[in-house]
Amino acid sequence: MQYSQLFGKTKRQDPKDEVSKNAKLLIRAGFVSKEVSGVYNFLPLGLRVLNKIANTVREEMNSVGGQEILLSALQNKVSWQKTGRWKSFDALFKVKSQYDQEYALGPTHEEVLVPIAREYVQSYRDLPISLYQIQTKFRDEPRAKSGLLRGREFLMKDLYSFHADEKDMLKYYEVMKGVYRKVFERLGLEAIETKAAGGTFSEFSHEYQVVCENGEDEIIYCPGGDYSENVEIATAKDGQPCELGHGPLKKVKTIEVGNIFPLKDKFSKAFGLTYKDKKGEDKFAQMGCYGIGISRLMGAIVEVYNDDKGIIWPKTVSPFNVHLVHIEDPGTEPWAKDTYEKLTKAGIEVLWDNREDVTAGEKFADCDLIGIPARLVVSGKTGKGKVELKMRSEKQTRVGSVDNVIKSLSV
RNA sequence: CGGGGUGUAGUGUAUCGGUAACACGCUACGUUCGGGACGUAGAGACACUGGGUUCAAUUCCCAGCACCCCGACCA
Repeated sequence: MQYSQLFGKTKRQDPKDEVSKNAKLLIRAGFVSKEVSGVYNFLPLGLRVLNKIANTVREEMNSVGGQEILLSALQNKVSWQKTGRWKSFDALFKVKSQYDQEYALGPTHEEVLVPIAREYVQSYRDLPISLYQIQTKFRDEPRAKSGLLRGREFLMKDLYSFHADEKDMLKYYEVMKGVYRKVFERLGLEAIETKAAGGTFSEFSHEYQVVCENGEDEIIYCPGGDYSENVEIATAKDGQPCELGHGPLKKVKTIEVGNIFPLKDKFSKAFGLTYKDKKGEDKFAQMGCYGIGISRLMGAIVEVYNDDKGIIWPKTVSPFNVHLVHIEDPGTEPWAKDTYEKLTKAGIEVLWDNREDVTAGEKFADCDLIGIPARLVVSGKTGKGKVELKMRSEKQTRVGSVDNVIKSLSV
């Protein structure tokens, strides 16, 4: 991709209507644009990041038998009345059509999926099932804030599992725990698996919390890794020694990037989702649901990985693998083009800053702001066939042949 | 939903009871080219919307809307 053709450009100043780091940086760097409070548009750079996060999550969901579907955003009011949530779900967006028909804009999808499951599940042979989607969700938040961290419209992965009995559901729940750990690890985040309230569904749930001082949640956890609870339910106290001798427990602010719930039979009962067991008796299916905030993750990653110059994307979610800068010097133009083509042929995603009449300093500043992990410079200084490599997270630079750089980047 | 604040070129700001200035960005030409260069010449604003006060309102007052902050809320 040539930077000169990329839609969206960097801004020098912070937007005046944003306070959170993630919103400021993402807007300044040209990843997103605010539509209304709590709603953001994703520009080419932003969408690339969003897709990388989504694809990582998708791969992991597929790896444990998840089948991808896409459910409706506009939803049947009657289903929401059946579960009582038309009234009780505070953040439910309700829309009325010009023909006076009322709909819910989906904040979650039990009300849509369970009736579908009822249509296709009749026997214990039809279970278990694991279905997920990556889709835009709507929540009528009383107050949106913190950029992508808490919006009214956001992208989320929600997976729902259906099982013959609670034991099987809990077994899968443990499988999902492992997958969640893997997802966040792949995205470069340290997410602490935290015990939390079960809400109206059950006695407990688990949240995946990323430590961040700008977060809205608060947890108490053991740095040794054997304990973590949301302060809402925590019985332990800050500074209290860990039972296994890991030292004092810590109370920290966090961003919740995922959560998993054992739903049991709450929704199965509401919609009459039953199956015949081996004895021919009707049983309610047991359910679990598992969410990951895709767009929120993008915000969380920026909150965690940045410095005074801009964003520092982890490799796995960066919009491009390398940011190629050409510093104009008579006779060097072909070198830049050759480098770009060579990299592209090697399967490396390159953002090539080919702008003319832009000083090196400005190009470097944009590299830092946009935050692609590797920066390559081609100039009279580097010489033909050579490039200077600098990692966004490091200070030092080194010059090498394009081939060698390709090798080191591919590792 | 309570409390507070803000609304002026694409962006960030200034100004003033007499219809708006600066910086960045943008256009053209020239000089530059390794950490946000420089010169010259330009384009770009119904000052959020609607009322009111006034000879005169972007400025003062009221209402609405939008956005921001604190709190409440967050299955």
